[in-house]
Amino acid sequence: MASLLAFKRHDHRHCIEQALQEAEQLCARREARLTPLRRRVLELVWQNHQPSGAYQLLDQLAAGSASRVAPATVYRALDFLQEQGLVHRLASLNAYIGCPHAERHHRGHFLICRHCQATVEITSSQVAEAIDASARAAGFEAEEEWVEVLGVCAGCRGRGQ
Amino acid sequence: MASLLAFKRHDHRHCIEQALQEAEQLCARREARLTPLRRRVLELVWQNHQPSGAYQLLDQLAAGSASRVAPATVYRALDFLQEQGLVHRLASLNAYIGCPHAERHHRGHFLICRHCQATVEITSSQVAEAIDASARAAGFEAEEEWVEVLGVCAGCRGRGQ
DNA sequence: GGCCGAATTGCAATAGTATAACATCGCAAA
DNA sequence: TTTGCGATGTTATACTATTGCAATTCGGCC
Repeated sequence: MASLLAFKRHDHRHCIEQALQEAEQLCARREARLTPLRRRVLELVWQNHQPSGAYQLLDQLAAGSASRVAPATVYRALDFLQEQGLVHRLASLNAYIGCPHAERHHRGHFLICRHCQATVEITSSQVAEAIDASARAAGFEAEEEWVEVLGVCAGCRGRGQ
Repeated sequence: MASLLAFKRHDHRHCIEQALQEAEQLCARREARLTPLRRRVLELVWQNHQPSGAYQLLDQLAAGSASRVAPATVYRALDFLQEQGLVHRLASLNAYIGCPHAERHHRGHFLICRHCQATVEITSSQVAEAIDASARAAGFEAEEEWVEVLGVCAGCRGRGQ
């Protein structure tokens, strides 16, 4: 499972590069405008596999340039990125993380390590189907869903965490 | 499924009464103190099957008595109720809802209607198992999980929503 | 009953997260 | 050039939650 990279040592430059490249292609295809600001926010979100808070991104943006940016600016960029499926919001953490498969819109399911905060997005059809089945049984029409699992990743457990 | 009551017409007084009664028994067994304030907050949470925000509860508390209560007071009461499993927090809404089966600690999975806001807690072993299986496959040790599904309930769909 | 320690609540301040409303800028089509 | 529109700047504010310390209440114990 390539998506478990986040829990392992790896060359992260490759992750960033690939994410940005895919984002550009995807936005080009959709005629959506990946402006410098939005691109920069996406890059910051991808700086690692830990979810980033909006104000954390804000500080990092400010650190990079002379002029301070307002919260609304970052939130708007995040809104855009979420609409394009390039970023997911983790409700349990009030934080944002890059999506490794933005090309098709989908529901995000996450494993979040409470030690290293590394977060991976899982795509389990079983989870999705089990949820759909439960919803259907209740006569409920599911539209969006959040699945966030907090625990300890293999790496941290190995280190006795 | 009795738990789907929230999506149907029903005598809600019974829900409240039962929830409070169970809470008292459960706290008595555990020697946990269900103080008047905590009991009142629980009652407010159970006023309907819609999740309540902390500040909404705060206003309602204030409306009931002469003196205004501070946010921390409500949050502490909610913390206690969550520890006892009597209330769940819905991360996607920043809101709180009464738990209909507090006796055993468990992970909450929710269906939230985006029209009437009615929310039911589902207990699907399939969902839980699918999530556990995904986590195990990733070498991940799951501890807590949030599953929140936003959609339209049968009642609202029937009404053409 | 009176005292003690712990749990609970009161109270004030502040941190953290997110949005609203309106002005301005820059690009591209008419 | 003008106009329209999307993006960004700017300011203010709303909403959610926590911290720290003082005052009070509770329950157990002498």
